[in-house]
Amino acid sequence: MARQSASAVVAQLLRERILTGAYPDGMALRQEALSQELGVSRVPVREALRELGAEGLVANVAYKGAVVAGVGLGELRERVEYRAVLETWLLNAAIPFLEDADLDAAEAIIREMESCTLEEWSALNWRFHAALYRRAGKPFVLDALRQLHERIERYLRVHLQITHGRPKAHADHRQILALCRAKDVQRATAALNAHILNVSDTLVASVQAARDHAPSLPRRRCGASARSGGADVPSAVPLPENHAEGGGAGQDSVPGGLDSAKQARS
Amino acid sequence: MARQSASAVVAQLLRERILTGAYPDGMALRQEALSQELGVSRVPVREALRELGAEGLVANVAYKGAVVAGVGLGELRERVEYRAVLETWLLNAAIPFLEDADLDAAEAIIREMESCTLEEWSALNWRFHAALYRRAGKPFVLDALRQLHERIERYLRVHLQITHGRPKAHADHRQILALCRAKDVQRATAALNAHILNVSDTLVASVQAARDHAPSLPRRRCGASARSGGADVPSAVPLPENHAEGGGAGQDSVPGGLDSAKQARS
DNA sequence: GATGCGCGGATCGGATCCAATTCATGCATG
DNA sequence: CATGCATGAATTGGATCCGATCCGCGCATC
Repeated sequence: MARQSASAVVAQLLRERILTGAYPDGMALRQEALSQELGVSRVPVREALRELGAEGLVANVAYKGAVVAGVGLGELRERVEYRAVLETWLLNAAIPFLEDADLDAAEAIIREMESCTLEEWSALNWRFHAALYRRAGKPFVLDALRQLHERIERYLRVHLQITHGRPKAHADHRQILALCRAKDVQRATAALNAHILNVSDTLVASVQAARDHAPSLPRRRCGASARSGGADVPSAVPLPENHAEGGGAGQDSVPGGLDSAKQARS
Repeated sequence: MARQSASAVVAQLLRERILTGAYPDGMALRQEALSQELGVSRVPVREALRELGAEGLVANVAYKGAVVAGVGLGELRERVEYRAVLETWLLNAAIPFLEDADLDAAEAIIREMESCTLEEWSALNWRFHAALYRRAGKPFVLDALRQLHERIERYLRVHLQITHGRPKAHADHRQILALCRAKDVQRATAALNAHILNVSDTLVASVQAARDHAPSLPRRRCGASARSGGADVPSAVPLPENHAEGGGAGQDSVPGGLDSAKQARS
């Protein structure tokens, strides 16, 4: 191993930090600080930031820097609906091919989820869902779905923490699994759809509440200078302001969405 | 303007060249040649390649370089089905909100498509479809769909050229538009679904035929060696082969799919 | 006292230079 | 004659240096 380039390592590290929420929305990612922390030059850091920019995880602005791209409320809702559409489709396609082994594996995952940390829960949640869809034979779509899951995950985490929604989710999972065992495509997809959309409503509500409670993002000032104590999550500097709250419906957290993908077609 | 970095310019240029098919699947993108041709150093080229790698357009391999990522037959089929699912969903959501102005605009686009080049046709085709979905109020999904369109486009182009499928497509479009005018959600989505999947079958078949006809990919490499005359699409030279044809069903053109997005989760 | 301007630190983007890796060719050897 | 290994060119990846841009601060001016 260790065959991969430094850019890839940096990109993976930053990706994890963003997806786990260690780097909150809107946080500025300074090249210098990161390169210093990770012991590499700024070049691989820059490449990593560009990569993450293409993935939509950060917003790059020329000569200003990169900030962790947040997801607006409307977009969050949209993503959850998107998730519901994809998952019901995949489940519908997969059920006929589901074998006992697959279902048993899924059940094992459910049992694991009974007692685990919140971080583990997220990963297991994805594994459970993916286990049900793998037989659909659509790896490309499955990968797109995985990415979608990842992007929603961090918001879902805070939501679960607040609402203690895990028991409900577990019950849903068991029900869905049972309907899959019964090969009841109609009811299974309906239950799945309800499961996802149900989360959606409460999720959007709790995220909204959280943002209302602290409308001014707690941008932290950097200070990579402070060397006291072991800095676990080091380089992170708040960034120059930017509350260009584009009025209108739904409040977006960060201006940048996916910018690099935006191109004008003649 | 001109406020964007050189990396962004290079990325956009390469993107267009790949999506239009100027750079065929499997072509090696050499940093040195590109930087020389575009008059920049290798650094912004590298960043652009990494960006495109994150988008899945090229496959980056450490210390080996980047090649234009092809789409395997199975994956192509999958993408078209994916497209059908997204488009029917969006149309379904949009129809209630479609106003006469939207429908008239769509009809104008159809008329434009009657007589235009193949390049223009692709762009107009997207604009027509997008016009029908915009009212769904799902910009994020619409953007994802646009990307999906772009990736299929180049294969569709050759397909249309071979099969002369444009008249059929036009008829489909007119029918779909009429059903939208009638607010007949059921029939409209059904017609749309058939329209897309119908293309799918013949598309996959023709791509397969094309690949069977020339199984050994004419790998070319980019580069601007020939200085005579205005070289619009830089010269092309063969490249190290690599036909690690993983047996199994469906032949993949290029090993790399979207690699940078692949990460092992503990 | 408010406003416009210029300067300087901080940060980013790009170019050049150097190290690391891969592949191919050719030679030695069994 | 086939096979394994060394050596070299070609190419990529990373580090350092330099110019460009942005932002905040202070000062002059009205």
